[in-house]
Amino acid sequence: MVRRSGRAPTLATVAEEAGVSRQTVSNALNSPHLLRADTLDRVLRAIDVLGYSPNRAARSLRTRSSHLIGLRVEPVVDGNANPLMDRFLHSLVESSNEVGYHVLLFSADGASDPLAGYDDLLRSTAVDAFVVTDTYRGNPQAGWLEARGAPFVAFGRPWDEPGATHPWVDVDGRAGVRLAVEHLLERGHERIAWVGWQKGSFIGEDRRSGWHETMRTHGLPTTGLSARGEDTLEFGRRAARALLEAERPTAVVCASDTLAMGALHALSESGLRAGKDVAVVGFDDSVAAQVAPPGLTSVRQPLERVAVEVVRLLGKRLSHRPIDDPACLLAPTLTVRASS
Amino acid sequence: MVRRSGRAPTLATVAEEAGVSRQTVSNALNSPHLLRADTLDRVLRAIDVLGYSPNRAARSLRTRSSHLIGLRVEPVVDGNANPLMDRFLHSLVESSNEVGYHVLLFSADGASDPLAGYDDLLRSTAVDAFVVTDTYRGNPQAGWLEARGAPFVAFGRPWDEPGATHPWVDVDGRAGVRLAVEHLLERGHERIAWVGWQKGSFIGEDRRSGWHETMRTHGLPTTGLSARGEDTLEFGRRAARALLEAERPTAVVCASDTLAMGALHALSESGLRAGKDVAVVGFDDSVAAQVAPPGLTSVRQPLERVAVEVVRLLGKRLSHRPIDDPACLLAPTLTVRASS
DNA sequence: AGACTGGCTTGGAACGATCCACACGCGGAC
DNA sequence: GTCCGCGTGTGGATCGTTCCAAGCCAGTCT
Repeated sequence: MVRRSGRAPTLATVAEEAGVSRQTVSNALNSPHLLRADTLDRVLRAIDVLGYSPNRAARSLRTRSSHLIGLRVEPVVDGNANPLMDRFLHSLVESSNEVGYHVLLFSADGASDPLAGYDDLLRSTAVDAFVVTDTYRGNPQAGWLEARGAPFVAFGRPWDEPGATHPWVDVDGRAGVRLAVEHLLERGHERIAWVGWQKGSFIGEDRRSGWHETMRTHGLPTTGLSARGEDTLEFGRRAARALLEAERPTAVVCASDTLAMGALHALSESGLRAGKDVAVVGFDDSVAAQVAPPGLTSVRQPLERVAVEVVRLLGKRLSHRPIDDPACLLAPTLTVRASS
Repeated sequence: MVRRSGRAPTLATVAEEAGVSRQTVSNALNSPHLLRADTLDRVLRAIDVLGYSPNRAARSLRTRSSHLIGLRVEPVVDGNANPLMDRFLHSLVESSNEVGYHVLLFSADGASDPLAGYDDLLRSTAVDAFVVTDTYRGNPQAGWLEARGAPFVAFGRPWDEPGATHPWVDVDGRAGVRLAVEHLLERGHERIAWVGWQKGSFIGEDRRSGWHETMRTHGLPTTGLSARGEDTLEFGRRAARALLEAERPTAVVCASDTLAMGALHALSESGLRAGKDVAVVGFDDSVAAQVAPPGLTSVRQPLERVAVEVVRLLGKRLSHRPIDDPACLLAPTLTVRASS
């Protein structure tokens, strides 16, 4: 691989080097089966000698496709990273690279407008498709993109729009909590409490239903054993303490690791040992769950698989292949640690 | 803003709508000062009416610049996210969007080759510049890119190549630890131990020197008070326990939050209360530091500012403006919590 | 032998923007 | 009245790729 002149080699350079026409070189790259073996070989060698790579802008311009997938990163909330999104993003980048796509990140610069960025990238044909990640808070992205005919796949169910027909991938939170509750049942727990989020959060209600249903299926009580509030350490602590004093549960299942960490605080304040006196299970398998003493059992979302499925659906959508089942619900797993 | 036909409007469409030539429209966008006020106004109105955005591929092709910044995401280690990188990435996306750039992510698909991806994106003129984030492990990216004349800015010092002249931004780990130690000194601690990484890690030695220097400056002992090992919870726990038994330090400063969490484990196993009996300080201000009981004091890297500086340097580099000082070392802050 | 087929290759046009050189109109100076 | 200069606006060429229609050649069938 050697560079000749100051300027990067083009199709024409390669064609000259190989003694063929430009189109032949193009075919060697895009439809190699059209070439005779020896010609193909000669062209590939020339490509290698010159160190040629097709110019993406030119290709984009002609084919009207950038091989770029747009993903909007949401504003950081109070200085904290979103480790979930990070795991997802990594896997998304890898999966899409494998099929020849790259991920383009953009931000909601304009602040107020929830469509900020999408429109511009779409009109300037900068990306071929989007991955939409925040479908739950009543965001109009999905509907807007769909109306506009823009290809996209959502990570997250269209909770408030049951009529939506776009492809999506999501994690079955209910199944995850069921897993957690069944794990506790196996360990002999019967008084299992729930600490979750306020009503109105679709995801929160979904997770809670996993607890509620499983308890009822096993004929166990739920009344008085449920607390709801905001997703903070402090609420988790207060809720867990109140539950412990009033209802004496032997286990607490939480809608998030944050709440679960709060519950751990509450336990240690009451002189109770997590995992020995009272079991605690969280949700998301965050780093905190791994390193906080004594180690928090937690529901782990299969974000790597989510990304793979997202890319699979995107591929189908972009190649206009039929999408057999646009909905894909993945089951989480349970990572058991000392807290249960 | 209305769309007319099935196809997206082009410069020519806008020109026709406004009754001017294509170049005039182009000037309206790129050099508005060349137009008479009324003409400019007419063109802008036509742009708005048609909902026109310049085609990025065409612009890219002509100007030989994509307005894209490449960033390679490193493989995920044992299923964990890298929250630091996530914070940095968010801020990088925002900062670069503000100056009209987008971030393109790619992965090291080929695995072994440390230059995988860089070369391809560069040759295909897919990105204008790179942000390199892993300069410490003796990675050849920086040198290779520099030799190749490719614009890039590094997040991280060229530790092992003092002769490097490329622009970089980094966080002053030593100053961060100094901050931590001085904070402990103020609280009256004198026997302050260090739990860090093995020799050979530049970053590790840098952070450690912050402890060592500050202790010596204040005439305090360091012998026997330093432990080194791998960056795991378990090592942190073992090291802290050994130190506590042998040397009775009243405070422990750690090279990472992971180690610090291990130290917290060790304390609770020995029946000691973090922050009351023994103070613990971590590094990185991870989510774990915030939520783990009782709350871990930690050194916080100013990743948001790092990103801003990276973009600033990139901007200079790409506009061929002189870079007055290619090196930028930022000071961390200390987030104080109950563990100290 | 001539027509026809199929595999491979060819030059020209197109994608949509920017760069370049020139044309135009207008006012002021000689 | 002519010429120049300045501020604006114009058509044509260009970036590097892919699409298109047609060309070429060898081999086969009639």
